[in-house]
Amino acid sequence: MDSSTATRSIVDALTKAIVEHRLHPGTKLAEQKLADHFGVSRTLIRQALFQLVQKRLIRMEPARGAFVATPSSDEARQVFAVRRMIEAEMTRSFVRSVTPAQIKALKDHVAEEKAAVNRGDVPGRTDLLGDFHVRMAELMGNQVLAQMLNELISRCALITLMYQSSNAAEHSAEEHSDILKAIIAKNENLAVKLMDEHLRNVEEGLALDRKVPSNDIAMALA
Amino acid sequence: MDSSTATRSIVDALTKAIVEHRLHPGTKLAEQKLADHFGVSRTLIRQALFQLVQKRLIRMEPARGAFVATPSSDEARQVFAVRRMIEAEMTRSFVRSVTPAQIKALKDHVAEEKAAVNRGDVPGRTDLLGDFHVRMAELMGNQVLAQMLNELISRCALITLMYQSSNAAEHSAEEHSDILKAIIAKNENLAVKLMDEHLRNVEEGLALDRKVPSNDIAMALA
DNA sequence: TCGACTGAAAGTGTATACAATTTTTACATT
DNA sequence: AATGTAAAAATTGTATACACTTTCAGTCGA
Repeated sequence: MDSSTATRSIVDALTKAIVEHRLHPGTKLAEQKLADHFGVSRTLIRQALFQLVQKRLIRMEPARGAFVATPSSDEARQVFAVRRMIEAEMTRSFVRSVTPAQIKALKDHVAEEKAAVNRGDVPGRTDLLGDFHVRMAELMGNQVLAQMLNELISRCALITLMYQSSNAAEHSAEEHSDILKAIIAKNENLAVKLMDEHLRNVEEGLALDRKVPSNDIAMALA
Repeated sequence: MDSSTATRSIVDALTKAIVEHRLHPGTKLAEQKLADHFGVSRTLIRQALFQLVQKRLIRMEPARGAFVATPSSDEARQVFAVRRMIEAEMTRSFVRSVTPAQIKALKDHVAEEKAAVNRGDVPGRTDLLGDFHVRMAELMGNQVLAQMLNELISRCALITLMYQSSNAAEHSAEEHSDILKAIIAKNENLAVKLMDEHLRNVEEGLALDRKVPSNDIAMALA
């Protein structure tokens, strides 16, 4: 059977479970249990786990097993700092070469976001809010950028779960809308500024100083 | 034995071999041969290969095995576009909070680069030239950024091997020196501009339009 | 009652076995 | 000589086996 496909689908399923908060930070991922669940041998599970380590979604401790990652507040700040660097310049570049078709695609996306917000679809909303940023990268035709952003945003999903305080994400759809307006107006500096502020707002909505309320005792005491 | 350590050292060794051009794009990486070479079973080799796929340094074809990656010119352009986005803003951020100790560290690094250039140490030079960028990220204390840049620069090593035409990398040490001067002068905009131009120069030193001279026939005809 | 020890159970780390696929080799046909 | 074909060899994909480590339960002794 296909080399990547089997392992890949396990990676995808676990990634989805972690990003969608069905697996919480610190949760032990026992290999045999996963193997039983997916109906494969530990070999494939192990290959998948190693890939998730590289995506920073889990950590593996020698002879102790795999655990859903518990990003530190330092790491969280660094991830957001990188996102600001990348996305500010991405926005600038986007405005410079934006086409009507791209604008339409983003408009549609923002409309979907608002629909999800209005119907109170929290998981759908979270997913769409992250996708807005990836979509921009994809629309620029830069797969490398899109892939990289996607990875960073996956990590943000974990970070959000660990440190969310006020639900500041409520305003995100609105902020996306504002960014889009600036893009349509081809107001490069405003769009960049709004994107930067948007990411700062998301970060500030987190309680990165607070001690984490974790179900992982080892980490809580570390 | 440690979970990651065995596999990790294989990943590192293979990464080094690819980045240092001892393994050329398109080269087949037969699992048993690697296993024999490293004195381990195919299990560990396989785990390592899957990680290298994620780092985009190799590709795996179903039932056909692993090959050193042969990045397309499109991918090359995308990698450089991302590097410009990240590193421009990194430079800006760096200038804003730079300390004397950081300046000294970069000065030392540039001195090493020049020494390598003068003594005609091509592999050492290549390594140091890439490290300059990673070092900046590390000096900022942002491990996430450093890790990401390191990955991008590894990919650039492959790209360089495939598409190098004029050896424009000759000027890189000089350009690093100029960037550093702007940083020391706390001339934020100049430093950012020089970094952007530096990356454009490196990219323009490549023949991204030229057909690739590959030993991988399948790819040459694709 | 508490803590330290001990052995069993569970879990990880690596190697090996085996089925399935691809590649190579040898040979027949034109 | 070139092309097509079939058997053999090599290689990949997955499962299983087994050694070693950690975890946990129960027991003993203070």
